Amino acid sequence: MLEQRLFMSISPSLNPHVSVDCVIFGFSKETLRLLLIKRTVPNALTELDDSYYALPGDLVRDNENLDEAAVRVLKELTGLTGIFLQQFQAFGDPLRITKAKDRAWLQGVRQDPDARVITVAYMALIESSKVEIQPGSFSKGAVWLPIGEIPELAFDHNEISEGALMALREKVQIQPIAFELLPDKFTMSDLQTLYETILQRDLDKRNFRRKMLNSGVIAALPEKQHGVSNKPARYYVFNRNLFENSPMGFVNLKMEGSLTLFS
Amino acid sequence: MLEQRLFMSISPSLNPHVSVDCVIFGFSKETLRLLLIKRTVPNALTELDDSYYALPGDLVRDNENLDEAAVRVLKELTGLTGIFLQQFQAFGDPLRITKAKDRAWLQGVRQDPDARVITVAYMALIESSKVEIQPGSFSKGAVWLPIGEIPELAFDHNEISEGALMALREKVQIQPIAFELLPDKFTMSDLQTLYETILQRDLDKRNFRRKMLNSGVIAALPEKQHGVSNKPARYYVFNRNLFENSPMGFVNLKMEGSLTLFS
DNA sequence: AAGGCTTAGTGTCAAACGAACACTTGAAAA
DNA sequence: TTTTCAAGTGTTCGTTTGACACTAAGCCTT
Repeated sequence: MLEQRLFMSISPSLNPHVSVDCVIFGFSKETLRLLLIKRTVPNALTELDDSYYALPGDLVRDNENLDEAAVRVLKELTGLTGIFLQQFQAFGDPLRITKAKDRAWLQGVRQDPDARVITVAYMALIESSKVEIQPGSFSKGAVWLPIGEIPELAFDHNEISEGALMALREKVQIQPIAFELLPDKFTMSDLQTLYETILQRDLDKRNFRRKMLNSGVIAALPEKQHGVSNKPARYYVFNRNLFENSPMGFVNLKMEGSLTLFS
Repeated sequence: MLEQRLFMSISPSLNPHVSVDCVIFGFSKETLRLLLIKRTVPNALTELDDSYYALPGDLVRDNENLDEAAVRVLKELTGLTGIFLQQFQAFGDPLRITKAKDRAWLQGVRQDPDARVITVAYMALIESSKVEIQPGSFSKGAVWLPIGEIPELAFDHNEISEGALMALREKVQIQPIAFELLPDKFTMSDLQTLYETILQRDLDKRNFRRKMLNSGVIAALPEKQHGVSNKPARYYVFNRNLFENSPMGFVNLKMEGSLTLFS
């Protein structure tokens, strides 16, 4: 009963059974990266602290919907709002909490460490240079890790990250969202490298340029690179309004070798 | 405290905060239909009972994951297993419960009628003639309603149904799943009518046949229709194993006028 | 039995798209 | 001035798409 009251008074607005987790993608140094947070938990054996990584996430509050919870998590961590954020899957295996580390962490943080939590996973795309990690409970250590070098994460966060990456690979071929990962102006090569990184295959330069330009999703700027030791590349911008205000669809940007079953 | 114990003893295995709802599509008489269940609640004013429709769904139990919960709901209602069922979105608006009818119904059914429930929505595709509504709490009245004639449903079920329909329209163009709605053998016209119904646009007969046959997703049977008052149509079957065992992708079934941005 | 009715089934052509492919250009550095 | 490096540019060929109209097969009607 005491616990009950304590819980009520401390966090009257938390739904202890539903959380959101954000898989935050960034792109820098020609690599796709995930923004992960570091958790530190006491290790019963060694007396030292263990640390490991997890997706940023939080319980959903009673006065917010799922999207709002995800926006909040993202803002608390990165300080950013108005960025690309999309729900992609709910995860709810009853056996999510099996690792000792996870249990140790929950013990320190949750009222009911054994409660089963369903999590709704979101995918975020951000220009990583814009991120300034906010001070706060999240950010004891937030790092960008290349997707090829993700260690074992908390809970089922590896599975969630994998799912997000697959979802990203699919979406990037259907909607012009890759731009969210680049700075406002970028060169054609930047864009191609990004696509190649996400899709994990090489694309033909000439075909890629043609397709991008014909599609109308990008516009050329008069400006070019300066101070590079080779032919300076032209800058382009993403034609944002074209897509935000339309039911999408007057473009056709199939990538080489891609596979449309129907459509 | 008594309530707490009561709850524990009655339904120790229910997670009172997470449910699954199934949007079950069927296809008959050239119409896409949803399988909905009827709920009856007392009306405080009229002393008569009100009835209204809802998506079949249930709270998730502690010993099952989300998929299992959806499978269970489907089986309890239709008696069917092994059918196409796919999670498509989680819904979690805190204001889901606003209608008086919804509150009246919850009062009769839930321990904590005011609890906020997040629901994970699934889309099911079934051959509606296979369904035999199972007797049980669900099935006081289960009906197939044409998607064009869906009345106001419980909670946010209209929104969920809309979302499912949109998801279906997209998926049907990318994966060969429409077959799940047809009997094992079907004519080319059956298939085309199904696609036209789902996509809500006319397709060219010759182009449609060509595409389907070239794609390899269907195989012709030697058999033809009997007893029809016009030229009898050939029967086809869906080439199921081809897709269940492959990472999909050696087919190309773009529909006329369809819009691939990338890919 | 003949003709009518209804749906199944078939082929071609032009335009758009996809994939493969190699050399020239512009700037800085040596 | 030459070298180095990435940017930028067209063409060709095969495949796919989309538009389009008539014949075939079976039942029904008269």
